[in-house]
Amino acid sequence: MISQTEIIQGDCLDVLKKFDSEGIDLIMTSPPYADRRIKTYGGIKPEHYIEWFLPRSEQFLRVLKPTGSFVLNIKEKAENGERHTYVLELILALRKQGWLWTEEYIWHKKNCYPGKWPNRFRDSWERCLHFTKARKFKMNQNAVMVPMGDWAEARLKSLGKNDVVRFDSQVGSGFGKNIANWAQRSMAYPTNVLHLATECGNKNHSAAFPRALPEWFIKLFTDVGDRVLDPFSGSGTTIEVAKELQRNAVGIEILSEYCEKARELTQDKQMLLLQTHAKYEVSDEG
Amino acid sequence: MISQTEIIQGDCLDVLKKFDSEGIDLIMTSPPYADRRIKTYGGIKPEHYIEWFLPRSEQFLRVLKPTGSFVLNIKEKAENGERHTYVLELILALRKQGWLWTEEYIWHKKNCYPGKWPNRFRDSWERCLHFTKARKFKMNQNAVMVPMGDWAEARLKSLGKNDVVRFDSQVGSGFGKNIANWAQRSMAYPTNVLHLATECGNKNHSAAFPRALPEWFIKLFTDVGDRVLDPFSGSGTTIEVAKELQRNAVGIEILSEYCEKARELTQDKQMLLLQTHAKYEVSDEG
DNA sequence: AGCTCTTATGAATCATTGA
DNA sequence: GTCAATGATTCATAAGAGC
Repeated sequence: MISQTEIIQGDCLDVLKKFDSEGIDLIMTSPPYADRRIKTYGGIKPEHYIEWFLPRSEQFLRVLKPTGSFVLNIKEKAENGERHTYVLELILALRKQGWLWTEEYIWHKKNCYPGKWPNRFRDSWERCLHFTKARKFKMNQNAVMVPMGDWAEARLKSLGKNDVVRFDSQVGSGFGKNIANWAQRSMAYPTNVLHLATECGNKNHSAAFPRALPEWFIKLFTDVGDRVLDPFSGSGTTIEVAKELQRNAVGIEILSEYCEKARELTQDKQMLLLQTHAKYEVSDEG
Repeated sequence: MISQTEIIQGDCLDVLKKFDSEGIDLIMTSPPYADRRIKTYGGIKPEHYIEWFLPRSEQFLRVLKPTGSFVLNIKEKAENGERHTYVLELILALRKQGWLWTEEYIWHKKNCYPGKWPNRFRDSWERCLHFTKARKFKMNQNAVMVPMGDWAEARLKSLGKNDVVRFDSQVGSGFGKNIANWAQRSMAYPTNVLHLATECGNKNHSAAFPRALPEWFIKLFTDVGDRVLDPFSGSGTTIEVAKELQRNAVGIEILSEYCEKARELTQDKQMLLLQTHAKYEVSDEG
């Protein structure tokens, strides 16, 4: 099966109006933060953030399946010695709009931005807010199980590199046959805190978040063949990852140069998938 | 110097009214409800939480020094598949009351409560909300520095040209650095995420939070001899730690049996302090 | 291939200066 | 006064070069 990938240029507010209702399984996005990325996105003022966001989230609500999830990666900035409250207010506003605020995951950025100030330390976490339409929704907890304890890590070392690669950076929906036996038993469910480093060494396309972040939520909240939407797709990390995981994916991005980048990325991915298809077929995928 | 410790039985709303204004350097507390101590205050319903809290925080605001800090350890419960919003609303209400919401620290509980649910993973983090009265306040950042990562050792042996000065021409961000400043430094400032395990092996009294949590904030926001208040002191962990750190401490607790426990704890600590007094005098306290 | 060492850089924040 | 631009400060990570 080959999944479909599409990058659409435009404001998601307009683009989504043409979408059918209830066709998306997961909306995973990192919207422009207030007053951040001013050069590229013009910088939405904190005091106007909610009124800017709500019409868009109204469309999200419409296009999402009843069993779907909406994951919002966001963090309020500090200014003049205080944290802004617009993210808190956004959560309250989204609930009024009809969303359920199901959970707040924490992304702990292991390599956070440096700096020193008299009144605060470096900010090393961001919110991943989980909203749903219903109390029952799709959640594949087994897909994101993690190895327990250090001994699992030690065991991995003694195995061949190919096994480790297929182990898929500790979050496997399919691991190599020979390690599957012990791995199953030594896996535990994760918590609501994710420890990931940002990818900063990538010259071609620096993503706002590491690939592991969308990967985790895509595996958790969708199946192969499901439909993923990123309404602020930027350089297309989420879409790229979704494609790799054989989900159908739609990215919407207002800036045409980002659209181009994203299209290149997912194009490469398509070819890569075709090339490695044989490998996927023989391996023992769950 | 011997620090003063006091445990007062009563509702902090009443007790604090007899306190002088602006005499406290740090209010550090984990209030009921966050703590599952619902019954102690007659079971505060989420929808009444803020109206219950605000008169008390009004007293906190009054008794706190202008340079002081108020650290609130709290986490909203999940109920009926959703996270409650009363903590978010409390933050907004406290700002209206005159507090500055300076920062939100995350306490990552390394060994969190076990369990499995269909719609969420184990909750392994709590908020430590930092409020102040003014933009400038007391913060002893050096008191909580942590060892640097391994990379530092190798790095500092030989400073590359680009380590000494990073020119603006290389990056558009206007972000320069001077690693030469770090020479002979092995410690780094922490971030706003605290990794602490809960203490579970305590037979006498199970503490709501690990001693390391109040310890960190007490060191960070007070000096030796300063005055610490815990208006919901429970079994007295914060007060006990404050005493060990030679801060003056006042705990207020509504339940007399908890008061007894707390008094025993701090009594022990007092005797221990007297015994080790000689040691403290010669040691080099910052 | 497997080390060590080098280097770039990231959704940052506050103080200061200039308009 | 208020607001915008500039300067100063900081550390963990991964890619790449060298051995």
